[in-house]
Amino acid sequence: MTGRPRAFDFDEALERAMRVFWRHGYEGTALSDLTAAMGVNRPSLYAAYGNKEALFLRCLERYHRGPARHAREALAEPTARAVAEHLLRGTVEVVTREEGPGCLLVHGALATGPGAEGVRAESAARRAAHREALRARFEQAALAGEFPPGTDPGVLADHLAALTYGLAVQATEGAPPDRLHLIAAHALRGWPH
Amino acid sequence: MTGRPRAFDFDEALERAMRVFWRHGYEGTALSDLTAAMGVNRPSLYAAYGNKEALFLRCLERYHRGPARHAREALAEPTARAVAEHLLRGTVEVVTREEGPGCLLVHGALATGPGAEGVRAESAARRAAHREALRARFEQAALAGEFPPGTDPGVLADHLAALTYGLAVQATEGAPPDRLHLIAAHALRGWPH
DNA sequence: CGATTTCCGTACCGATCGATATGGTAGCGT
DNA sequence: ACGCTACCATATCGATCGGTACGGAAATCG
Repeated sequence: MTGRPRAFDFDEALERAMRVFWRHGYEGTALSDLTAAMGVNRPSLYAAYGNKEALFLRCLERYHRGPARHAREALAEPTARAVAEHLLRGTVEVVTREEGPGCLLVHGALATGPGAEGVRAESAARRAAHREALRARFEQAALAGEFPPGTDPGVLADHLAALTYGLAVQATEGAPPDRLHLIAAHALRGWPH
Repeated sequence: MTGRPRAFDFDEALERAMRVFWRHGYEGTALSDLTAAMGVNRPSLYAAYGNKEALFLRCLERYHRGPARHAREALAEPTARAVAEHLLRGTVEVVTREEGPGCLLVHGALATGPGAEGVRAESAARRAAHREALRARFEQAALAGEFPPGTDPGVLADHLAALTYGLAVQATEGAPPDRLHLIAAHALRGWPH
């Protein structure tokens, strides 16, 4: 029943796997890269996490609750403008980390071959889910009268999300945080009021 | 000296290769996918284009002069505002094509494994070069007094570029053109004046 | 027509891909 | 101390990766 316990830390190994995917994307990461970074042998990896795809999906979930936490927390800000500020500022912080520039949700599996349709679709679905949450939050703000008449909360959410994706793309090229912060600040200057 | 001529059209085969890369990215595309789509045998492909990496770089060049032509042409517009309009409108058109949603320059090689560093770097360099051209154009517009004082043309260019990248990302998820056009229109509403 | 040059098609190369079979053993419960 | 269980390590699986060697055929030249 209760045999030998595993010799590695499940969560810590998952964290390391996430960083490898974060750097090189799903298809750019080989299993040997993962085992080397995680300090886990191949059969142990399969026993603990399933397979490469399942491991990536677990990493997405971990990313969601870890580095991308700001995206959820931003929704709790009192005003739509504060939501946008929080989201943009947090995004810049995350995508310019030295360990892995960019956003796992954006470039982890943006365009893939036929063998990675699943992870691509799941990544896209998570991005869409966040945009939807953002839209709902702005819908609420619209009811509270925070926007001038004629403002579409859905468009606002899509626009803001597009901006965060663009920040992530530029971060992968090594754009420094202050430059991305300037973009974010400039975008906020055009916020509806 | 002059032997048997090749049995396929060089440019047309290149066009087809570009579309495959466009859909699946560099690492998501196998050589067998390319030969199948191009109607060219493997040795002929190597004889004509070099190798996979060289073929991709040729596709980038073709993309630059074909589908992404609007990005250059936009710079010729008389005002900065018209440049932005042209660029955004053209971007939406290109990234929502049915044959291959998204932008080859963005998701062709955004995050890669160690075997694709070259194509990743070249893609990033091309994006950066376009941003630089955009910055220079806005610099010129600033001298012409098109912006209110305190406006940084470089930030403006980065902001606009980030938006186009974000449009490309959302397009890969199947966002319809009209939705992206709404984002673009909304962004233009915040243009400095 | 013959000679030469280049291309096409098959078949194959070593390397690496993701995923496993197998045996030895460390650890827990009794 | 013993037996059972589950983990670790090596070695390997078939498939596919990008890239080529080689022989036969097609087209242009003299």
